[in-house]
Amino acid sequence: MAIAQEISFRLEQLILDGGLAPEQKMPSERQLATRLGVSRAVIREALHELQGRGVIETRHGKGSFVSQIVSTNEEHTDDGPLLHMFNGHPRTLYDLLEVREQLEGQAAYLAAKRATPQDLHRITKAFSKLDQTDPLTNAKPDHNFHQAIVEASHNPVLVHVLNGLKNLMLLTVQASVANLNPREEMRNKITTQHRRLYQAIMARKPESAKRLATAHVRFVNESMKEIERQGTKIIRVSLDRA
Amino acid sequence: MAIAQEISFRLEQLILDGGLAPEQKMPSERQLATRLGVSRAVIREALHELQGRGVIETRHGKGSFVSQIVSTNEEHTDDGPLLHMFNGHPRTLYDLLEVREQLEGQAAYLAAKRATPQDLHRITKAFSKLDQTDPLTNAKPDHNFHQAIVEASHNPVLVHVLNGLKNLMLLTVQASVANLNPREEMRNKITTQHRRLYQAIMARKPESAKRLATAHVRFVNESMKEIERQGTKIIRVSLDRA
DNA sequence: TTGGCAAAACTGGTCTGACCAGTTGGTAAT
DNA sequence: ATTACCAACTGGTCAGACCAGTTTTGCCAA
Repeated sequence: MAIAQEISFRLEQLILDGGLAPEQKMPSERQLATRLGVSRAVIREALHELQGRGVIETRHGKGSFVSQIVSTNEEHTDDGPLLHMFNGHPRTLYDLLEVREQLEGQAAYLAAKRATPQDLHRITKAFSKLDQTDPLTNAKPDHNFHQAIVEASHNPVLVHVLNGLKNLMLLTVQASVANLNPREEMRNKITTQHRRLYQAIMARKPESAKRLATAHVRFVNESMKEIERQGTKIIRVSLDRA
Repeated sequence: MAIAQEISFRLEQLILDGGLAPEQKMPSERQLATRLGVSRAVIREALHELQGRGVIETRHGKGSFVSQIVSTNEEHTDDGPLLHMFNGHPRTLYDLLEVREQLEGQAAYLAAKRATPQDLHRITKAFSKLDQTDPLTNAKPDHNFHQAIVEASHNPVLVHVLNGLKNLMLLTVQASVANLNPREEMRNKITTQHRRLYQAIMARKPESAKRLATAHVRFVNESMKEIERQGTKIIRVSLDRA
């Protein structure tokens, strides 16, 4: 294959895998040419391909920048109608948990298979912070742990989908943490599930990871239902994000 | 604006306006450079942009050719980042199929469990139209069938997620139809899979439906990979929504 | 010391002309 | 007629120069 094309793919992969964040400046053409050991012309051709694909934007005198649109961009705070549904429609919570069961299983599977050392490090970091915070008010660590796994799946579609559900996810995670964590036996089970999932991914056991992740979400799902059946009112969490 | 970009747009416009037909050979780089009064380097950069957009393909020693399937582009019903990624990045197709495997399995499971008589009627209608059209050019019936099942799941989150991926889905369905349908044995297998899935849902067998739907998507996935491995070029589909 | 301005040192954009590497077709030798 | 080869296409890569915006640097003046 032509060098320019190879380079364009390598660079795009880098960007998609998070090596380069959106709006971040790319190395200059001359630097890339030197580092990759090719002429500047080839670099320019590769960059034009990326430009054609909408991956980067180039500005005269300034440099090339990763397009805002591409990849795991933050500000997609648009879950649209779904956020509304959640309030007053507890079933949405179970609907989401059903979907999460599938997606997180797949994410864990792929993460165990494809995670880079950096990914594993991020996951470890997120895992270590799981129990160091007041569980009642803060669902972020929990969510971060799951998010780290998703990103390690290296499946942009999966990342995109779950990112689109981010706010809704935060709510359900918050809901589950708020309802489940105060019950010691529940909390212990969940901690164990997290640990096992973590170990499975570190040990690179895709099937185990998938099974554990799926089981974990299902456990949360059924626990919530169980609590609700017992008449205990589900603690409602609403959108108060900072 | 940079000359290379201008030229790339002018050439694309030419192609879209019918000035150059698909599979037609474009003038050589040196000719273009002379005629347009610019250096060959600029022409090459412009051509690489078109390559990035999937408008042309370039073959060493032969020339550049207008891609088989070029869009008489309508508007961009933009799904944001992902659509862009697809062009020129076959991996996205497999990424999406991985996700679909999970989601459609779940959708089928829930559909078999929860579908109302009206749902079943809609599914039946969509199913009956599966083979009544030219499969090479129209992927809509296929997509409609899957969509009907998803809607019958009565899980708003699931519907929402898959709806967000609608355009991207259409592309992959189109890609799979275009690549797999011409092969008779493939077409038969897929028809059989569709029929069994349909029957499982009608018979209200959730587990079977899930298994069949998952297997179906996985089959498509692996078939595409197999075709690609054999060196047959995957037919690239770009956005040509009616 | 501080402001402001100009030059230097970046960035990408274009040009030139050379040479390498596949492809094709015609021609000369068999 | 067939085969082998070579010349003339095609795109792919390279080197170095210069132009055109942008940012940094640093000096000089207030």
